[in-house]
Amino acid sequence: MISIKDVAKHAGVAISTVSKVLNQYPNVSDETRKKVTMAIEELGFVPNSIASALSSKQSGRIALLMNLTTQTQAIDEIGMQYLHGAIWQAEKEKMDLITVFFSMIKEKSVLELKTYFKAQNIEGIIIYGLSKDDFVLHELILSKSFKIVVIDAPIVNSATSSVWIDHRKAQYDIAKKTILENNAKRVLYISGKENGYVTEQRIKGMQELAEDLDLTLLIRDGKFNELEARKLTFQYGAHKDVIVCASDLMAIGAMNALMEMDIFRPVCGFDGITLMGYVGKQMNTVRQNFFAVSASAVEEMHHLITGREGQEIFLGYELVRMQYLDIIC
Amino acid sequence: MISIKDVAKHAGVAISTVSKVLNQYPNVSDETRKKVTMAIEELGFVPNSIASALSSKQSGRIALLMNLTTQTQAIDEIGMQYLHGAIWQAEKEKMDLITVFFSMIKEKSVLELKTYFKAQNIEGIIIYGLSKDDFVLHELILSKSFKIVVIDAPIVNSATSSVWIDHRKAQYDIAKKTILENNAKRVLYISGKENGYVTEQRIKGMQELAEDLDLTLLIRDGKFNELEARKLTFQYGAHKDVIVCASDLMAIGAMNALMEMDIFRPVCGFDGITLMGYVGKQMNTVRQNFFAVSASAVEEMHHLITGREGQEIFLGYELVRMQYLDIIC
DNA sequence: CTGTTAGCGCGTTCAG
DNA sequence: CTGAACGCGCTAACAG
Repeated sequence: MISIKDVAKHAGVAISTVSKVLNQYPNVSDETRKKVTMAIEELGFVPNSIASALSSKQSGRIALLMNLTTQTQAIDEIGMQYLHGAIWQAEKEKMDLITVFFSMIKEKSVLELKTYFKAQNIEGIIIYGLSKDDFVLHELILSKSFKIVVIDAPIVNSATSSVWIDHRKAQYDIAKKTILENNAKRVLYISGKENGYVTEQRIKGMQELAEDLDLTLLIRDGKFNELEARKLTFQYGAHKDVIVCASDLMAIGAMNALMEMDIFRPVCGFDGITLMGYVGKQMNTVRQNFFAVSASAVEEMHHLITGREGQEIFLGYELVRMQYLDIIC
Repeated sequence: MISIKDVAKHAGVAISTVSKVLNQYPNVSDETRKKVTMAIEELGFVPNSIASALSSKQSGRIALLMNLTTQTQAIDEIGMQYLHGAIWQAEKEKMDLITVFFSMIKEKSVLELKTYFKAQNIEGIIIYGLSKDDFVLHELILSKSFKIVVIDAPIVNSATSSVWIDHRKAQYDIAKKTILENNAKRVLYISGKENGYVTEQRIKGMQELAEDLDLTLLIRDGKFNELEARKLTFQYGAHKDVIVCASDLMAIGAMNALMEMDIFRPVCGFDGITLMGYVGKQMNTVRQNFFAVSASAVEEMHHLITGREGQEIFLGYELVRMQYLDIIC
């Protein structure tokens, strides 16, 4: 292996000088800089990130902590989108990203968790899929032992930022669109899990809308579960004009129930997963840009690590209508 | 930060002794081992993996290189399954796993690739989704600069292992099952991309079957593309008794085409993705255990790194019939 | 069985 | 602007 020492020798300068051009220090003459750059080229030198990390005490390593057990888990593209966006941005920021699943840390105490991350020299953690009853994680966040960016949860402190879309408004918008298109009055809202942060925001959006449009609103907990939504639809669907669901997967469950009941009711979802296009003839939904969300999270993490205070960040979304042929073509 | 030195002092032994108990060396007395363990507990010492890596020259870092642009890409759970299995096994083997997408290295030359991985102290690479025309990657494999495990491609050398299921036999089995169930004779086989390693294996399986059962076999390249399969079905479907597809997604494309043509033909797929259950009433397919495949790949990587020669590993599969309610319940 | 010592490759003072 | 020297936390011979 060829090291910084070899480069120094080859260029006829000191080791520290090479280190300086490597780390873009200002006080190096153009001439020496050029010499060093040449030597690096010629020798095909690649800086050893491990040595660098040890010496500088900065690993540049962050973890993407994903909860895929709840919600739609593995049958949609959401997780991959998050992952892709995070990796992409991490490479841009020259950070190292490792992926961790909730299932791997489920049984751990706060102390064990800290040890787990410390042992891996993790500086920051991005959390996706946090729910209110993940007590250990909440403790971890409050301890400020790591820089943390939470996706879809409103937690902010000096070491913690939050990244999400405005779920209240998004739910309001997509429901309003669907309701107005169908001239509906009696609404069944199948909500997400009650311990989820997004759930309460979305419910607020629905309540606001009900007031604004003078609707009859029935709210039932679908637990982000397709089967549950199916059952609720069998139970209440016939006496409602429209069914608004807090996730695409629940919308699919509702729609299949309606088909089996052989009645038509407009349904709308939330997320914009591809699966939606396969089962519905047409369905309104909110398309979130998951890639962009996690990319923003990584970017924010970078700021956190380099000293900025935590903050809340809102991103945009789109209202779309999904259908089969649009997807595969 | 508390280091090995502090532990040594606290336990009243030398630094190297601590290192020895940390790394499970045999020649340490039970008594000193106990003392050291106690000190570690009391101080809450966590070994610094970076320093360890620097000193031992073993990073224990491997990369999972995923190609999701071809095939079903982001709309199924395959990628997540692979990832999950790999992470799970990597943790077990105490290795560090980072995820890399093809899109991030697409434009790179072999030299740049080596630099890219070297700079990250990667010791081994697991490649998923390799096709025959990824020349740069093939060169990388042949160079033996890294330990490599290839999933679904038959490449083996002293630094390279291969992990896959027997695609020839699997294709044979699932097609045979479907054909016998429906008493079919004229078969349309919609194959995968011609430059894919699995494609030729599966085609072999079909040809063998055609001979064994005395079938009329028409093979057309569906490129693992849903739309393409749809087109081919419109073109040939009416004059065939059964349509065998090299992927679930193509099977879905075929099935939707049949529905639009308003004719019925049995269709079978390959992969066992959940989506399959949403669109078909019932469909035969081969369910691979992607989690197990990538876990095996990581395990094999561990062997490779610790000195074993490359080898070929075959895993099992299942023939299943998928349908909607089975999935959501 | 235990302790001493010399690096691993790099970042960072601090003289010059 | 440059270079010598020290240290990051740990591993691995080598003595004792």
